This record gives sequence, structure tokens and C-alpha cells, in this order.
Amino acid sequence: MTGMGLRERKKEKTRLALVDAALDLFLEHGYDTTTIDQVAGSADVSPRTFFRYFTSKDHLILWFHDQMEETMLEALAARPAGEPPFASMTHALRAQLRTMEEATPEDVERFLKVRRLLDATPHLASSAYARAIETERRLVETVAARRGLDPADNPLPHLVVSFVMASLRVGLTCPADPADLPEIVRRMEETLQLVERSLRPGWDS
Amino acid sequence: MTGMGLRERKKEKTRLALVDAALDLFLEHGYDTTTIDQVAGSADVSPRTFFRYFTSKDHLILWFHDQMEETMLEALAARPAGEPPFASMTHALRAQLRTMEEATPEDVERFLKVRRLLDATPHLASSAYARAIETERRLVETVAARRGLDPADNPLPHLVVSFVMASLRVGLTCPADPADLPEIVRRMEETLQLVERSLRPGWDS
DNA sequence: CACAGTAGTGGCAGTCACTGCCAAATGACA
DNA sequence: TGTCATTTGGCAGTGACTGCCACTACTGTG
Repeated sequence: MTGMGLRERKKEKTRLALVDAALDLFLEHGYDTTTIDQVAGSADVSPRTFFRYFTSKDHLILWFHDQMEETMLEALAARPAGEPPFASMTHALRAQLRTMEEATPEDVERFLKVRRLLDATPHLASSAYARAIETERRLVETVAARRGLDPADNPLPHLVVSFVMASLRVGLTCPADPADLPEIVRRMEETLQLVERSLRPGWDS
Repeated sequence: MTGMGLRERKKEKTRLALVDAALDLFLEHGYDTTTIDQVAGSADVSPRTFFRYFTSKDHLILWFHDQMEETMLEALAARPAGEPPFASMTHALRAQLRTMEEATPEDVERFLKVRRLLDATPHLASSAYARAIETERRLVETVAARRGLDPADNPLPHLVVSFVMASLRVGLTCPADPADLPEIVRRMEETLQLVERSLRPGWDS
């Protein structure tokens, strides 16, 4: 937060104010019945400004997915070129798990609020999943490119990504009422290990 | 179509008129720039009536997913109780593949139009994926119930469904420019077999 | 410290998806 | 044919989202 100019610090502050205001309002009064005007009002900006920070009401909730996508794509790119694709993907997911473990208390709280909100709002959960699939699509592109494969003709990169991301998806919804974030991360790690055990060695070649 | 009363036949006709009008308009002028008013006008009904047939603009495109979900859930329920869950799920998917092979030429044409539309409209593809995930959720419930497991605590049903549905997802997007529907079905079957080969025997127990 | 230049903000008017409500029309059935 | 249930159309309203323009506030330079 320090090191940037005043302008950028202000922007970041407004972004967080919007997110926090929205999360609290959504959780208290429901997502559908809360209007953008109320969120903007509660964060002391005009409704018009809201849409300069988030492309839609949904997008406000999906910033977590934006960050996750970035982390995993970077982690994937950093893996050695010759590594089998499934191993690279598991490393990418574990990089995300580590990022979650290292998150600030504020971000952890926001994450848990988002999770509660997704549980309470089916339409939002749909959006979140759709966003996750978009991430998978980009991961498939990257995995395929690393092996010089054409994802439009070869199902393998799709399966590699799908298998690994299944553990993330499970972990995101499966412990019905998680005590805390470490519990969620632990569940994801467990599921990932189950996936690894379930596959034949060398299946991804 | 025969055997129902005039009223129901008329309703079915209107439904198809709306779907066909919408698909053609969307493909020609783009999904976003086509309004409900235009679709309704082209199908000779009032805009208000449109929303008595479809809950949203998106839903118009997702009737295929509704039918698919029904087919797979029924097929799953019809499997013998003691069968290992992964085997049951592969049978459920293959039931859907057979249904697709037996579709009428009109429905095949609609399906291919939907596919082209999804390719051209990222936002619609997202909706379709979200809808597919909803189907997966119901499949997970069913798979878990058949084994007396609690899906909120056990990742296995999630993985079973996820692994099988991966082949469907791949087949739905993967052959970049499929000649026809049999080509798509064939690709799904191939991918499903690849999934089956990739897993250790007895992993799902 | 003043002075452009640029980026962020607010307000306004407009489009469009979607809904509730009531009145008119139309198939169903005795 | 007359009555009932269902479907339809029109209308007014809400709320998400956008383009536009003027205004304000930070930024880097002399």
C-alpha cells in the first residue's frame, strides 16, 4: 500500500470500501434485494463510479477468482518445461493453496464472507463457477502450449486441468460448514492427494 | 405432438417458434444486440409472453441442458444399486450420448446452432457452464445418496461426477469445428474411454 | 510554487432485461 | 351453447448497466 502514489492508494481504498460494503449489505439483506445504489451509497461513491471499479454486480464477488487465476497461471508458467503436465498442474494448485494460507486476516475474512454469500445465493454460485471454468480454459491453453499440443483437437490438456481443478471445486463447496480457511485448504490438499492416488502413473503422456 | 390437446400443441409450437426465431436472430445479429422484443416479434408473440416460456434470455439457450440433466438423472436412477459409482456415471453419460444420436434432424440442427452461438458469445458460454455445474451438483447428490454417503463431507461422489463430466465438457467444446453431431458424440465417447483408462481399477471405493 | 495535463468522479438521460397486475381472448368440457 | 380454467397482451415500474460531458483532484514539470 505504501510506495504507490496518493491516487492509487485512494483507488485501492475505494475498491475495498465497495467490496466490504457490498459483502456486509448482501449478507444482511440478501444479494438480490440490495441495489447498486445502496452499495455505492454505503461506500460513499456515486453509483456511476461503482461500474468503473467492477464491470457488474456479480464481478464484485469474483475478484477472488481473478486473483486465483493470476496465481495459478504464473505458477504454471514457472514450472520446468519438461515436467509432465499433471505434475505441473498440481504444483500450480498448491501454489494457490499456499497463497491462501498467507493471506492477510482481512482477506481471509472477505473470502469466508464470499463463501457464505455463494452458499446463500444460487445465482451467484453459478457465476462463480462460470468464472472458474473460464480460468480452466486459460489453464488448458497454457498446459497445451507447454507441450506443443492443440487444445482444440487433443482432450489430454482438458483432462489434466479438469482432474486437478476438481479438487479445488470440491474444497470450495464440500466442507459444508468449515471452521476456518485452513480447514478449507486442508480439505483441498486431501482431495488433491486422493486424485493423485486415483490416477495411473504416467497416464498423462 | 399428436395426442395432446390443441392447447398444448399450440404451446409447444410457440416454444419452438421462440427458440428458432431467437437462434436465427442471435446468430445473424449477435446475442447482445438482439432484444427480447425482436425475438418475440419474430415469433409473433408479445414480449410479456416470452417470459412465460423462458425465465430469462439465457434460459432460451439452455433448454438443451435441461433435457440432458433429466436424461442423465433418470439413467443414473435406473442403474443397479450395488454398482460402483463411477461405472454408474459412465452409463448415465452414455445414455445421454445415445439420446443425442437418436435426436430428430430439427433438434440436431438446433443443437449445432446453440453450439455455434456459445462459441461466439462468451457470456452465454458462461451461463451454459453454470447450468452444467448445477447438473453436476444434482448428479453428486444422487451418486452420494445411492451409496449412503454425505456429499458435504465426502469428496468421492464429487470426483466421480467430475471425472465423467469432464469428457462431456471436453466433447462439447473440443472439436473446434465439428462436421456434425455424430462427430461430437464420437469425440465424447473417445474421451470417456481415455478417462476410464487413466484411472486405477477400484479407485472409487 | 504555479501551471498545464491527465486520471478519476458525479450526474443525467437512456436502453433493456425482467416482474406484477389486470383485462381480454381462447381452448376445454359439461 | 355457456361456463370455467388457462393463456395472452398491454402497461407501468424496478434496477442493472452505458455513453456522455462537465468538474474535481492528483501528478509531474519548470
